[in-house]
Amino acid sequence: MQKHQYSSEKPRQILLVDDHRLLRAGMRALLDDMPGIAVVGECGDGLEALALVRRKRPDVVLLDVSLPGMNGLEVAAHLSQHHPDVRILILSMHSGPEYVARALNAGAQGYLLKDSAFDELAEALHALFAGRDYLCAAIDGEVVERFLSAGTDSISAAEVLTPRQRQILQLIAEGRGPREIASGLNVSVKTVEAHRAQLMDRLGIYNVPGLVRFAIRVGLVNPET
Amino acid sequence: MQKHQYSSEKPRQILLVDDHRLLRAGMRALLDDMPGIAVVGECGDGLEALALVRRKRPDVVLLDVSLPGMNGLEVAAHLSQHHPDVRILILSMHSGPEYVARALNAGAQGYLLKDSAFDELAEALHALFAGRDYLCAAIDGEVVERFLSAGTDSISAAEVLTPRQRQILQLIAEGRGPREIASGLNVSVKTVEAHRAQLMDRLGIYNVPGLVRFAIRVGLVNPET
DNA sequence: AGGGGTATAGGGGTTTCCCCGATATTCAGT
DNA sequence: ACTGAATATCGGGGAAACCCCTATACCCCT
Repeated sequence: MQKHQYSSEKPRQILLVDDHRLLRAGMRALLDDMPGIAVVGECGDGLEALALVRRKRPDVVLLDVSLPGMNGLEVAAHLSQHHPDVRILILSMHSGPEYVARALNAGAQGYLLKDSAFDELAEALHALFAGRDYLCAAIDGEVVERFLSAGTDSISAAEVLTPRQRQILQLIAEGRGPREIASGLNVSVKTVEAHRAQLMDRLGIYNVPGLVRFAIRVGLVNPET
Repeated sequence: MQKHQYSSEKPRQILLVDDHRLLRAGMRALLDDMPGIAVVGECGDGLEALALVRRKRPDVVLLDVSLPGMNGLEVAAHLSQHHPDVRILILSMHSGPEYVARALNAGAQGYLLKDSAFDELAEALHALFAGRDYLCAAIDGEVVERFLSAGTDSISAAEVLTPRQRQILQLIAEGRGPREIASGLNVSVKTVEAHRAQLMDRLGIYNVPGLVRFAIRVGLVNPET
């Protein structure tokens, strides 16, 4: 079944992170057909992604941007800080330079559009394996450079919140209850409540529906889900 | 390479429509591994999809909702009018009943979430081949029914709710607590809670943040307030 | 060394959530 | 006119969430 003609090197390990199972299945099918590559895990949310990276130590994480719980950019930031050896290939629908700049700023080494051709996926992966960076061909690197040098990473209005607070806010707005959030983050319910209270103070919003509306305004969550 | 053990019947023809090349490539890889199925074409926009249907006469069109130019629902409506023999399987990220109802109303025979398991894809396709309809398991058919039987073509759904329920929903989404709502309407807190529970059943949404997101989707409240 | 910001957590009282059942009204169908 | 479904109104009760307080540990910064 497997081609794998020149099997001397051990396969590169890939972790697949995307919140759509069917898309993961599709990507997995594609990657399984590429020699020298092994998908060592997959998951659909950011927290699990971090746990899987710790366990599996993949060479490359193929990371979607929009994820429940903890978005892809936050995952990237965390990984690039705590697992600098793991290389990150962002998979996104957005070609806007501000998105790309934010991803690179968060520590990604590659940026690929979901509308990319299949060959670009292979190209991107091999670039990352070889230690090079990769930008999707459809993206203008110079424009991105300007965004990066302009220190434009602060696009979101939710910058007033700490990463933890933003994460809690996102989970609340997604409809997760304190119990679920606490167990997902391995902290006590009380801690979750404390974070909620603190971010409420930050925002001056003192009810849950208001938090949800705010999260939608700043793009932390998407009402269409 | 191909399995295709019992090759008596000619393979079912599938047309793939999605605006993301990589996703198409992935789906193609998945479908190519299923016996008795042949992908006879793919494209990334609605107009080309119509042209391809005319040329290839597929059995089933696997149709993403968000497409450039002409969205998936418009494509579905056109196909079901001009090519009623071609069956339509919608592939969507949205699980909200109002989305499902709109898709079915546009003439789709199947509705699948991008977060569905791989097995559901096979199940859905075979259902359509056999002339049956298919709804993703994660979707509550009864709730969708209510949306369908209500004046469905009116985009601003929420018509499924009684005026009272709509009023309560709006107040909740504005951040008013049950007590405030009750006193404002001169009813007991228990009544307000009952209304909330009833409208939750209607919508198939069982948490407050989800209600808020729904209210925003249908324009009942405005996130910018 | 101290101070501010952050993340963690418990105590305890209030409120909401969400299950159960109950009653009255209205409106449609036979 | 009667039946039945849908709607609107309430209550009990327990689990959960909310929201006030305090408290620790850590890190960064001056």
